[in-house]
Amino acid sequence: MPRTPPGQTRDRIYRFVRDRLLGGDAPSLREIRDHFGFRAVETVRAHLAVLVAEGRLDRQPGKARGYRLPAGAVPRQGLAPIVGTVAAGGFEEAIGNPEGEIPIGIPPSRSASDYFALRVRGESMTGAGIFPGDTVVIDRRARPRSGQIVVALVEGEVLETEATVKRLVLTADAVELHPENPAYPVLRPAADSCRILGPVVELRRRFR
Amino acid sequence: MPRTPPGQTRDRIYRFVRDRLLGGDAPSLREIRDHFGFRAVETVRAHLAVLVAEGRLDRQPGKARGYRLPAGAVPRQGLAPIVGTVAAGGFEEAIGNPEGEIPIGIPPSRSASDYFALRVRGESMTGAGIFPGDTVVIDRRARPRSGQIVVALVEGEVLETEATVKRLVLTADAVELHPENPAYPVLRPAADSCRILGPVVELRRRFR
DNA sequence: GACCATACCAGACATATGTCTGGTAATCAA
DNA sequence: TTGATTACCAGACATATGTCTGGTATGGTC
Repeated sequence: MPRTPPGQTRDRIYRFVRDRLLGGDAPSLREIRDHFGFRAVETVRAHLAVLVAEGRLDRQPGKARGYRLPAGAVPRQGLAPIVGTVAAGGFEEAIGNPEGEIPIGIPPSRSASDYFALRVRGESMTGAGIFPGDTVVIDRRARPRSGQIVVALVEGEVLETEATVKRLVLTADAVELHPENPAYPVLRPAADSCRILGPVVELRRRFR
Repeated sequence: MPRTPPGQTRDRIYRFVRDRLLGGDAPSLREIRDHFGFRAVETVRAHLAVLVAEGRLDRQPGKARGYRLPAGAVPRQGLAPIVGTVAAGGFEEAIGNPEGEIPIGIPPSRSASDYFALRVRGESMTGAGIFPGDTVVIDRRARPRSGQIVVALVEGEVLETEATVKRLVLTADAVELHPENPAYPVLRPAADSCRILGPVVELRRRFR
């Protein structure tokens, strides 16, 4: 390879690597070498080392195909399972047999499996702008706090335990689930008949 | 590892691999083995071989970290630009200088560039459950129809042309933009001072 | 029981891939 | 000129990683 002006080849290498990574296919050093017609792997490695030093790439030393785009360079995406009806006790099974999946953005340090989605039934939260047919995204790992809108499993008279969306209110000695619609009652479930699945972090509504 | 029912472990492996691939980080066989507590790499390889045979994964033989999601196996994802304030006539510039990006699902035969997102200002659509701070996703290529919620650019008294969300009503000889809040007036813009950017296809609301 | 399929294990092996050491040549500044 | 910096080369080396051969155990079917 003839010598090129400083930085020029490196920019081309960066774009090549970035495009491969965006396509979900990390290149090896030798693949990059071949693409640019270099004869030495070390040439590539030197360029990549500069890109890492500049903060344009991240590297996982020793790992095969270990170069990555730095966190924050591009929003991370993932798929969250859409849970349908939740039968008694079968929340984990419901997660395992999703009705579908919706794409979500994933914060750094979190994983796609931290989240699931639920289709809203009933009109108990219309006051908060949450309508039947909407989809809510729940963070399973976040601790639900008083005042937040949460998804909870409450044992009712029926055997079916249905997941519901309500506003959580924690008092000194009890858990309350407040609807946002005067036509619905506040739920005050016993501690052992109620399980908070997590706070709602996002609402989605599709228009046809 | 104790023996598990047929297919169950394999499904878990599939989801693990898929989530890693969606995160742009292909796992090695040994990473999968360690994650599930297996003691033999071959256990993983056998499961992956079945997944490939079922068409749930693709494989590039011999390549390190060579397992991939088959094209079309997963809903296509993309990033839509979030448009901030739209100054007069500057819609295309606003698209070019987005405030951020949000992940969206892309139907087959469509492209990510067909969509953009807009942050909602004002309370004119609270009756439809659309509040200030919400984000709406707009399909630029779809023809807006009467009755749909759309985003429109309307020239007002101010020089700033602001994009607004309204319900579109097409009468025999005029365009009307209806708010969904009695406190706001119906807009009847002249044809040349109004531009419909497209119908709202999705609503997003984030909870902190 | 004989047979088959499935889940899992053990360890050797080959190769894909990152790492390192040392070298040549061009360019630029002091 | 000298020295520093940069682009690139050559090849050995270590390790990360896929591949293979063979084995154990469980559950089902004929």
